[in-house]
Amino acid sequence: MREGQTPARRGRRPGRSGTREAILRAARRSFSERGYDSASLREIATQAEVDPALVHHYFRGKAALFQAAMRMPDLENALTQALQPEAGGVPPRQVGERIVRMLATLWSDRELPRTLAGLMRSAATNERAAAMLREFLGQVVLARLGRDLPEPDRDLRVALVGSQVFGLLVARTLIKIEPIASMPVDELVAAVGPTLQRYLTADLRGSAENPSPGARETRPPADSRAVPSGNA
Amino acid sequence: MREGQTPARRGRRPGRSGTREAILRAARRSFSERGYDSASLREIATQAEVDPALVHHYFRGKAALFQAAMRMPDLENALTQALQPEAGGVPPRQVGERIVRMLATLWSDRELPRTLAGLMRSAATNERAAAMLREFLGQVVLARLGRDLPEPDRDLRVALVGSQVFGLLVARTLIKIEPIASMPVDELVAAVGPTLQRYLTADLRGSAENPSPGARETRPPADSRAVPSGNA
DNA sequence: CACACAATTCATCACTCGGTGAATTCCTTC
DNA sequence: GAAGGAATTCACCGAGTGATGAATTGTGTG
Repeated sequence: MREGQTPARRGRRPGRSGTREAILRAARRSFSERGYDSASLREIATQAEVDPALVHHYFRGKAALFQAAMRMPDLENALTQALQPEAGGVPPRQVGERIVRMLATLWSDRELPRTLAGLMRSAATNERAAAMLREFLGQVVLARLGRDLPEPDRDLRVALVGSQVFGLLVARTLIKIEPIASMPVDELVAAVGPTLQRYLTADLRGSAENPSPGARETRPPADSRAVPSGNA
Repeated sequence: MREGQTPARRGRRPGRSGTREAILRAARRSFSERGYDSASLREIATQAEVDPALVHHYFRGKAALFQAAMRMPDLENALTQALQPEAGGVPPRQVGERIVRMLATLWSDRELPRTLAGLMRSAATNERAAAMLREFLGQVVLARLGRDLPEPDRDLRVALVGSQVFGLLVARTLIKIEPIASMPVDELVAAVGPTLQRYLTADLRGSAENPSPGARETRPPADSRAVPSGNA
């Protein structure tokens, strides 16, 4: 708290100051709360108790700071470890449950959800952030999750898992929709695990709720009247 | 195209000009592409081929313009109609499929997805927009969808459906994750419909992938080692 | 025709933003 | 202990933001 009384003498201050890390922390927080475009370097500098010009001194600008703040080797490592298939190598039966449990536990951590939320909030507005998020999902998740999946629909399976996980994350940590937000992990696992399991291993082209194969070529005929199919 | 040659004489121009509607259209587009905070009144005015001050003349300011542009009685009506249960009143067997199909068809419309995308993009950054989205989801969707559901876990069911639908919408229209983004509606329905169906009607507390009841109290024992359960 | 009012444009205001360059102070190394 | 470089602060710049108020020109009503 250098504000107020002492008028902040210029020049280097004695001792190690950890300014760079302070900036990174403040940046992660600000980006995660406001998204890339709305976060401001000045406010980040203020929260880090640092002069705004220092942000430009340590990082080259806003874009570089964002990239530096949103690198998440920890999350990658955790994901890698948790998504590692059992020693056998064949996709086990409880992948779905394991994913939900792992994620729910992971994002009760301190820093990881921030970086993830920063990516997500920023991706809503900023195209480069969206590209970063896409790449993260593709490279890290798809690569590690999808390699043992059956070839047809492999990308689709991973994308579906991604969509459900994304929605869950938003509901639980960003928007805080209430039954989901404060729900014990075990119940979440029981509720959502089977969904992911089905996305990963079941037949995704079969008819909807008859798990029995055979009645598959039959299109549901007259139900399309609930859907306005014409438009302007 | 009033820019360029004629230096845009001041004062009222003859005839009906439809300025208000032009501003609304431009606003919807801008908000849906950039989100509330990043959209600028000046750019909206430019796209509407109109003086920036006119935006303040017709609407009182940015917030009011946003609200005016994001009101979507059409979407509400479509949702209401499509979520209306069959004449009987009992939850039908194919609600899940119907929801996905309706949404996929709805957002191939022209204006509705814009307003919805505008709400979502803005909700990522702006708290008031988030409140609007929450309220819309709660009032319109939850109220109409949840009233025939079994009482225990009713909110949970609706919230789960919301999370999956939200993730799907983001993946398909905002972030454009690829297998999902350009997928025919029928395949989407087949892939995601059963998920929603299960969220709405199945037993959400049962064990994961054994749909057979009975082996439910059995905790999967040694699998929790894949999950770091302790944290700081 | 005259008058109130709506529609439009212009010239600003007060702010905030990201970014730059020089000046000052301290640490490190010779 | 002098020199070089790293860390910090200050004073700016140009651009863009939402917003305001006055001036100008048309429409509609009596």
